Amino acid sequence: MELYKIHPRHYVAVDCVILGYQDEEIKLLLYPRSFEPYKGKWSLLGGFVQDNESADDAAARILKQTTGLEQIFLEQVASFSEPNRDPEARVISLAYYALIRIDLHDEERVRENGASWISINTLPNLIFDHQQMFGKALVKLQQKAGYSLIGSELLPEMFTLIQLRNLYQAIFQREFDPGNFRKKILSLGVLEKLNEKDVSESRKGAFYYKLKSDIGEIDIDRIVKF
Amino acid sequence: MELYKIHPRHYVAVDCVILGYQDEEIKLLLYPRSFEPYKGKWSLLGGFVQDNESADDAAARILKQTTGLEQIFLEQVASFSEPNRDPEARVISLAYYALIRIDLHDEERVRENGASWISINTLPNLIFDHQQMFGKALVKLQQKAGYSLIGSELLPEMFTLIQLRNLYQAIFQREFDPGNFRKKILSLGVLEKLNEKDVSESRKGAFYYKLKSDIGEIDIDRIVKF
DNA sequence: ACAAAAGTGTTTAGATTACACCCATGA
DNA sequence: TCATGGGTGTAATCTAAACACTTTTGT
Repeated sequence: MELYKIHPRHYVAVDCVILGYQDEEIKLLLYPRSFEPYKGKWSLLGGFVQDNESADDAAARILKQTTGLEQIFLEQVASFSEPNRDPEARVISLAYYALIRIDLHDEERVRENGASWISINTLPNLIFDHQQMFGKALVKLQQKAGYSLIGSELLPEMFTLIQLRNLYQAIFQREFDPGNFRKKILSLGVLEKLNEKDVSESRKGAFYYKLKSDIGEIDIDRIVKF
Repeated sequence: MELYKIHPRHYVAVDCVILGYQDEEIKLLLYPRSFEPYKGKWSLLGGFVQDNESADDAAARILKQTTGLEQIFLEQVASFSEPNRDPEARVISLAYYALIRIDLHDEERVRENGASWISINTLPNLIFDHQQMFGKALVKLQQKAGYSLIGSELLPEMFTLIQLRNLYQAIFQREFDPGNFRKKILSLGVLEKLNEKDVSESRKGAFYYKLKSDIGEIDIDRIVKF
């Protein structure tokens, strides 16, 4: 279009902060960059936005390519557009974050990419502004966890309240009082107690819970003050 | 760069949700689009990201061009990238929102653009996805107002607690109890009472307050539950 | 003195926190 | 039976909300 032609066009990328939960830690999927510059350095999973897709589509595509998973939680974090953020060319990047269940992902694909799950407590340096992307994604995750009950995204269908508390402790990097956490969560009325117990952690065993199926978008009181 | 060359490049625009406060209403700066398609329809203020600037820079540039103001609050809202959102060409837009003091802006420039301040209570239809941009910006504004004290951005340096309450009522579209609002705000300890009174609204007059200057980024408790 | 807006105080209800205590079970 | 984590109860504290009351001042 004539009026637009005087303006430059730019490469537009998406970079995905893919988060999972394993061994009581939040983990981030990273892979070693396969080309120069910064070849071998750790990078988020990313790709370019094509002509026929939205950035949301592109992020979902990359997520599928690298983990085999579809229909998972995926949300914008922020855009990054410093002219020289990528030394090779001007690339404007839209950061996304995704919450996936590590137990469901396609390990084969992850291996193919040389990617690995790295605890956010021991992150290496990342290329470009990927560190900032992760930082903002973590804040978003905390906000989401504070306003809605994160569980199905990162835990199996069935989980104990202790597992849920451990997840929240990993997300907020702090302790929660066991009794108070349990009461708070149950008072939300979104969990259904099952008859089955997890006996792997104690003699007594802890009852499993699952999200009530009749609840769509959970719109609840805040869980965590911050 | 060879590796990137196989990917398409896109026009990248920024669109600014410029908000101000006047006559106890939040107002949005809109202008009638000056070219087809949708010529004459209401649009946010926008422009294209150039080669030598970040999107943040571009948003600040547009804000300066259209209001004459610099160094004002400006934050990302979200990106909009549906392939056909602009029927003329593929344009990926990064939405920003700005809070400005209407009393300080350059009315001359605004007139030149044919722009006007329109109350968010009586918004017309906007082109493309600009309505969504506004909606998300309003949510961001409410969040910001809930966690920090909005005042200096939208009100003059000196303001009464009644004016501040009216501002909050406009932002949240609901009433606040005068006594409770005042106590809550004062308990934050970020306002300084001045000796001057606003006598235009009552016989008794209401004391002016201003933000304490020694407070940088205000990091306070939540003001409003939502 | 009184109307009207500014500002203060009081009471209640609910939420958060810390922490003591009871329960169920396998070894 | 006892050690261990799972689970419940309770008192103290803090916050939000509703609303009655007092203050100030021009007319």
